[in-house]
Amino acid sequence: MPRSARRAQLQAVALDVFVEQGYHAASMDEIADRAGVSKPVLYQHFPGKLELYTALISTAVDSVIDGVREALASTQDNAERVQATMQLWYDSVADQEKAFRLVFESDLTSDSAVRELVDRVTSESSAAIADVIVADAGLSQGAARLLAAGLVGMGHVGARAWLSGESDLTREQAIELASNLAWRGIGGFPQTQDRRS
Amino acid sequence: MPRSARRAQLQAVALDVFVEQGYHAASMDEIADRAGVSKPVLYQHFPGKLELYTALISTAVDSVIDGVREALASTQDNAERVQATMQLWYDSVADQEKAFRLVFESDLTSDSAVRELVDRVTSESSAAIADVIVADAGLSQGAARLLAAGLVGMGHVGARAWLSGESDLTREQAIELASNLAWRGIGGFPQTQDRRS
DNA sequence: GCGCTTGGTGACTGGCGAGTAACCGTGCGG
DNA sequence: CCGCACGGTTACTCGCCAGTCACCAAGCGC
Repeated sequence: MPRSARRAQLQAVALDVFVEQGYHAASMDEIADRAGVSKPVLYQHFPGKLELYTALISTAVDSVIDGVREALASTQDNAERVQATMQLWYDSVADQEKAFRLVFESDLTSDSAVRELVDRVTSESSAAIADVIVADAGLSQGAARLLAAGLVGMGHVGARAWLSGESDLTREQAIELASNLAWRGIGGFPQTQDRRS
Repeated sequence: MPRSARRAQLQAVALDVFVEQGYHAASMDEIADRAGVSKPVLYQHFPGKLELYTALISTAVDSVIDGVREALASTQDNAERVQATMQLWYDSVADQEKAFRLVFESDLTSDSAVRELVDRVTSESSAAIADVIVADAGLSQGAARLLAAGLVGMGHVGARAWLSGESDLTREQAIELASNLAWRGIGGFPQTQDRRS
């Protein structure tokens, strides 16, 4: 098998294994085995376990961030922007997307390089969203950043909860609801009785 | 030193070490060393590393959940409830509270028991919040759960971003802003120009 | 059929860290 | 002053796993 093809295959297999088991539980032996190859081959393509992992997570991070950017750029209407972004999170979670799980379930909190990469998802996504907020709502950078981070968290945690909780809502309903929460706030939902402030 | 005191001390030291380094990077040797004691003593009090960690994280999880419950019970006004809960998250993050960090930065995604414990923070917090939503907004359980999870994520991720990003906002400003986002939604902020839906 | 490049392999080492076996000393009841 | 319980220690074993060393074989130009 030609060198570049092998490399791609190894990366694909490694991605699977890391997503399934996490960094620590995954072993280089298993990655090699599953690729139908012996360990030295793996080391001919990647200098070490950490570098392999870092390479994978780095592209995963970029892909998630790019997704957010695209969702934001897909429309000029802010309410629709919220919806599009929410849809992205929920779709990614529901599809068990590799990049998503690799990033959001990463164990390897010890390594600072990895930590930084993972944090980039929140910070760069927030930054992209914050830009829109600054432009359209005239808030300060700092304030916009905070709001944006909150929105990211809402999408991420909400989506994961929806999936794991075996909710009785369909994906579409969940997205709709989450978008409404983001756009109108919790106070915007119908009240049965009291209401203040 | 009497047995129970030693046990308490060991737990305190272990908490520090696990919070600082995470489960994998932490070693039983270091925990023992820092407690000024040799390893077998540690094993006289706890059957193994995993059990020690589980015990710590379990109480941490409970303490976070209790905090949320208290915040919700502190008032009858829903807008104030949102504010109180937000304040809890931000205060916990800003104070570098041990329980908080242990739970939200846990690496040990491989062990299912630990995973379940960590997930309980989101699910039980959400459940508590969802109860309020169901009571006051008349939404279905499933819908309320989803919204609640979104709010939890907003608080958690927002707070962490605010702290790590070295925002120029004070803690009070951040809490105010986050509460407003949760209550009124992103659409509720002043617009400079266009606005729809 | 010689040699050399390319894409491999099986079997090892080395270290780290969880967990343990065997031994120590001091105080206190009898 | 015996013994024994209790809180401790030193120095080990043992398994796991990242990373490596020495060795194979097929194709192919000549």
